[in-house]
Amino acid sequence: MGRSPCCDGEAGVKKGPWTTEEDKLLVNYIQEKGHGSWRRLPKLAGLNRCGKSCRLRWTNYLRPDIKRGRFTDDEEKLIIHLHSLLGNKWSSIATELPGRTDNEIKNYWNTHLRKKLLCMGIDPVTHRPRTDLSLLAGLPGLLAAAGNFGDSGTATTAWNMNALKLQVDAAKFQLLQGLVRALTTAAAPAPAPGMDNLMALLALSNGGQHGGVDQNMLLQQCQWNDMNNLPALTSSAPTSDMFDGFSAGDGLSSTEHGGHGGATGSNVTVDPMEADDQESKKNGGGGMSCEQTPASSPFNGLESLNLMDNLNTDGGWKDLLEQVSWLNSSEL
DNA sequence: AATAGGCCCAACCGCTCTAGT
DNA sequence: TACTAGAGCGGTTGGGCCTAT
Repeated sequence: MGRSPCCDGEAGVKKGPWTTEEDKLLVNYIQEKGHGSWRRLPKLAGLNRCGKSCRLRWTNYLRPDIKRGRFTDDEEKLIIHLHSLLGNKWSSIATELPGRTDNEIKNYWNTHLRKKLLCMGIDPVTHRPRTDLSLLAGLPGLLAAAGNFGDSGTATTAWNMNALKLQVDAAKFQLLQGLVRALTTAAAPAPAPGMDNLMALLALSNGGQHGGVDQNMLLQQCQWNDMNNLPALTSSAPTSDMFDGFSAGDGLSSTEHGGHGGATGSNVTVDPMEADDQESKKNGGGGMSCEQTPASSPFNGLESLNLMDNLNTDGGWKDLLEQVSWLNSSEL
């Protein structure tokens, strides 16, 4: 046990980037004799490096079976899935991706996938929707900055402000998360919108011409949450562990939906009409009723909003924000 | 053209695990 | 059983590259 003395006491051992000459020496030696003892290898191969450094250079870079280039969609999907199961066990994950090293996967996770999940409102550690609504607090400001409040005439062009788009998207995801959470929480009162409204939210992103939520991300998010399987509000009270069944294992891919609004997932549809139909069937034909809005609710229910037309232009997101905030505060 | 800032990734560090004695 | 050496793993860093200003 204890720390390896490797490298520690070796004065004059070279560190830093490897030269092509060193690479050549290492490759030639290993191809000829195998690596054997890494500790003895540097001396035998004529390298002024520590064994650890040699091993790392070989396993992460020089090994002939290493696959170079971009990660494919399938690989990306697999990494996310495996990470949801194994956590930061990069070496275990790497064994399932031939030609990829643990270091490469780790780097890719930290620089790309982690951010991607965060943007989707998914906690990259738990692989569950982020339940903190911290981003919501910033949404009004973001929307205002994007010109979405109070001046509907400028909304469309303002929504194309690239500088704000990502932040706004992230906040909108939080908003959706809030809605889903409210819908699935027993304590939540009735004024939440029905699933058809959620599907209308999805439709908002259609074509992206309003600069709305990134459609792929939304589709993934909704598929992730298995939204279509959420209970109707009119049904019996949902359980508090409603999210427990969600995992990263199903249908997550950054590009598999093609970016053209074509959901290939089994339970998500892009067409709002189709979505409404499906929801109607699921909810016994009537969808979720907002008639049950309690007197205590400050709102009349989002069914009064024509989401598709109004959300981006008449402060709809603001209304939605208030609605969700209210639902969440009453839930707590 | 210069520069600042952000991103990416190869490499390092420090710890744990495992096998051998 | 206790100890040690060596290997492996995950976290972190630093420097090169790219992009925006």
